[in-house]
Amino acid sequence: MVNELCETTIIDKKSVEAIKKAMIERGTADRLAETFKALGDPTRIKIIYALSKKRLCVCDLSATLGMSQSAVSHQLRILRNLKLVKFEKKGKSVYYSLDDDHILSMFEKCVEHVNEQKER
Amino acid sequence: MVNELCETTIIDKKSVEAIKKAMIERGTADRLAETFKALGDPTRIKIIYALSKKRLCVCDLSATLGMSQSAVSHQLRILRNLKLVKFEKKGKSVYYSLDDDHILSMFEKCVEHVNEQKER
DNA sequence: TGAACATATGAACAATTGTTCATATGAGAT
DNA sequence: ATCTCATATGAACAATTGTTCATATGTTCA
Repeated sequence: MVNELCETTIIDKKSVEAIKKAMIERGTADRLAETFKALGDPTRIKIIYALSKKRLCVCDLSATLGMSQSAVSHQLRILRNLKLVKFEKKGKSVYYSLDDDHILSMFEKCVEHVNEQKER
Repeated sequence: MVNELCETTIIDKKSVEAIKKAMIERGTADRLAETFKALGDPTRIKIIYALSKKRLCVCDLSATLGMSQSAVSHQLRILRNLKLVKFEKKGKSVYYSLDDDHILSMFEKCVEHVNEQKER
């Protein structure tokens, strides 16, 4: 075994073993982390918010956020790669929208959490 | 006005203006992003997952994840700062648990999203 | 009081990130 | 074809990140 750490004491060995056994796999953890990370930037949060209101092309999204087309396009790629947004080509334009309902749910849960923190 | 970008064409001016007006504030976007970012790391994902199973002290969490106490403690601070986890001192130990139900909801929605992507 | 233990934290480092600038691609219009 | 427009992408850079190592804090027990 490689992962044996002798460093720390274990207080509740039973629980540790049980949770260790049930632990999510490396790949799953990575994928979840990547997905959250993709939402972990103010620019991309604004993009998600804007797209939750309406399907938008890149140039209108740039105008909405007051950011360069390049910056927005780079960020869209990240969201695209993690399937957080989907897109449709229409002539010269490319229209983006949220990929599925989970995205908006996560967004809303996060808003609730943040608002609840404020109230305390 | 400072934020005038002349660079891009606007296709749907009405929508752009409407969404611009309804856009979330800078502070809110930052806070949301920070919260998502805090979840955007495999180590912290595993911590959240472990704590969703059971309240755990730092040393048991270290053992569960097979990581150093220091590394876990640093990550816990990030989760603590964003109120994603709460803690309780008990003798020499400090027990951590998820702060509220939104955290687990977000986690679960993300799992659903990731699983749905796999199926496609 | 002092020793042992659980946790937190500061400094340091490589690795990753978000933006800008310049340029490429690819579609529609002339 | 050529020109223009909408979008994508590569390179470069400062800024931020996660871990390790060393050390500090604070609690319990003798």
